[in-house]
Amino acid sequence: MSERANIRDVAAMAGVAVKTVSRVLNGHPYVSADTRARVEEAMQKLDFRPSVAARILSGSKSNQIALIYDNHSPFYMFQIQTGCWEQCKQHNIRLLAQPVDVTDPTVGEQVRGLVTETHVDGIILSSPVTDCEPVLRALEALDLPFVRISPGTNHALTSSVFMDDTQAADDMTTYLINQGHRRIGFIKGHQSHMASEDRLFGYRRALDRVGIQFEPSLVFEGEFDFESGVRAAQYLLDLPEVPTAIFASNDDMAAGVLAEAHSRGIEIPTELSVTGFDDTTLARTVWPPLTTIHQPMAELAQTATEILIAGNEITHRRLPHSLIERASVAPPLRKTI
Amino acid sequence: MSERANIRDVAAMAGVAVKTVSRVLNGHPYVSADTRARVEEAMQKLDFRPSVAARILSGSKSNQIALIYDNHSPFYMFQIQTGCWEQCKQHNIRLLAQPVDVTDPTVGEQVRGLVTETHVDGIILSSPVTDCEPVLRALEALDLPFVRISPGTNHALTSSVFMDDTQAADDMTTYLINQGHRRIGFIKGHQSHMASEDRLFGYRRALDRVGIQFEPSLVFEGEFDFESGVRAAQYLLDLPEVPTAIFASNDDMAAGVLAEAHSRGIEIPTELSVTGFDDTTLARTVWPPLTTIHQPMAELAQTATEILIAGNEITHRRLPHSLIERASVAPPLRKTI
DNA sequence: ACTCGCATGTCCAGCGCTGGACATTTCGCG
DNA sequence: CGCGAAATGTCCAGCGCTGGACATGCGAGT
Repeated sequence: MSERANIRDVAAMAGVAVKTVSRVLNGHPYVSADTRARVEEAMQKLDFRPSVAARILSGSKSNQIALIYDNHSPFYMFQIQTGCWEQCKQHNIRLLAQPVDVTDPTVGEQVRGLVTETHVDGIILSSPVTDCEPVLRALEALDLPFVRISPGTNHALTSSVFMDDTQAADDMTTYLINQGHRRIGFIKGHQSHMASEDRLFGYRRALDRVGIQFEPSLVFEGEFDFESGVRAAQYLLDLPEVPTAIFASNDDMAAGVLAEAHSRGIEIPTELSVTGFDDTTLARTVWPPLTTIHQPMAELAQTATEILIAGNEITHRRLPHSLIERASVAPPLRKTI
Repeated sequence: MSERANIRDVAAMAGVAVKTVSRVLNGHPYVSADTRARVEEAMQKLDFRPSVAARILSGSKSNQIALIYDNHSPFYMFQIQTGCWEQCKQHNIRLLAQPVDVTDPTVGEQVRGLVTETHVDGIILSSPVTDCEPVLRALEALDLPFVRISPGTNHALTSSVFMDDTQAADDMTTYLINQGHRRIGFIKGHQSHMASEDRLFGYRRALDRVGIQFEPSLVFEGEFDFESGVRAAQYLLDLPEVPTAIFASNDDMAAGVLAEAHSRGIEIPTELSVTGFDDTTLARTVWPPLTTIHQPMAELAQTATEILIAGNEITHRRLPHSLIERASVAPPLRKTI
């Protein structure tokens, strides 16, 4: 009873040829609705599961795709994985989540290995693997379709989904300015993330628009993690003329700012406004809850997966972001400048 | 040049029989060190990657294991995945991370499907799937080795790794008592997590030991998430006689307590002590950083993977926990009782 | 009645590897 | 020197499925 059902068993039960079952399995045309139903019923009854291995070996699609990532933010990865997973589930395709280390000189080899070993049909690259040259080259050499989530560089030959980081940072900066802030600290992200530059650019653009002079000393280069947020806050709050608001380019760093401010007895948001970026669950978990940019990570992942599965032409899709007002921003106490 | 190398190619280059290459691949005895070296060199040069599919199909091991999870805490899953992954990498085996929904009536089927489709050699169950009857039954029917991470129920027929939740909760409670607290609120976790009961039991045991009367009204049943922590805090802080300390049985709920306290202007830890459980990165990210129990999640996952890969006899391994003192606990202001 | 196009069946090779059965050679050691 | 174990080879079937080539039956359109 526990013997795994065969395609032959299914054929027998449905009273059709093995070939027909195969046709049903692969969504061939030229199968009548009636036959298809009978076959599907038999598959159901026998709890038949086509062996992925056999299908791969016999040269068809593997019905597997891989998600390659290297990101140490649990939140980010969780959302991305979940987004991909949901889409895969609907299409009945299997997802292999594969962590890699972009700084490892053998990444390219690793990816090639993954592909040749598992015969995945396509690949989703999440940032920052999206801009990892060795991986990109390996994938191109293998001639495998892939789509990139939030790539930094543009690449006409490959699909991608992304949000407008520059505009989002601009929005946030403008929001802060509208609240009355003129002196706004900015915590930049790590260089390996191309988005870091875009966000900085958005910040500058918003400043320029209203004629606020950009001041390099107000920018601190962080690494997207909590600790660098703390360091950034230490730096910015020790400035001779301290900013009235700090715009961290992700939530983790904003949390670091919050922590440092707390430990100095600085009250948020009355004495200092803080904003994040990403809208990870962290933004709701810290105190006060962060005003931040909602980056639609799950949707990005879902869309990427859709595009990959549809697998037709190269697609580039921009998804909308939004500014989430919570409680970490208030007008400045003392007007600076 | 980009043609995938064959086992035949390797054999040819190494000047041996295909069978010998296969022997090397499968770690057979009766292969001289010299031959093995030659074969390995050839594999290297040709960048040969044995097709997982072919190996599975030909009836050998698949060199794949699956990690099955259903846990909405990104931190937890990230750590578990990372732990498994590292171990797998060392043994050169592939990890399939598979989310499921334990409340779905078809979980059993889903798992059976996963196994028969992918031919994984073994399975790692992370909490709460560890105690999901349908999954357990399916796995037993399939006669597949599996190991459980932090199972709630005991199961002599299956391997497991775990920590002593009761002792840990006891430790934490005792610590709080030693700081002078007598009236300690406890936020219980969700029932589906068996560990919830253990932690509650540890809390009671510590209370009993020093002769503090257990008070059911000081226990709030949460759901392991931030929001339920907030609700718990609202409840506990509205009690006629408010506790001087709140022990949340995970960090997310502790963060909720922190948030609620902040919004009421209650100062932590001077006016209220708060402790968490798990030592997720969240514990370091909130303010003040949480005194919590370090649950060795990555190690648990690693150990589980090791056991599964070694795959010999049934093993049960307890890993040590530790109490991490940070800044969310202080002696109570006013002695209660 | 005669095509078509659809729906299905038959037959067979082959994906890349392993396992079993067995043969052969080499080598150390008593 | 002879024997058994170690080291390798040969040969072949088969895992479960798909794809191609081709045959056939059947109903609809002209």
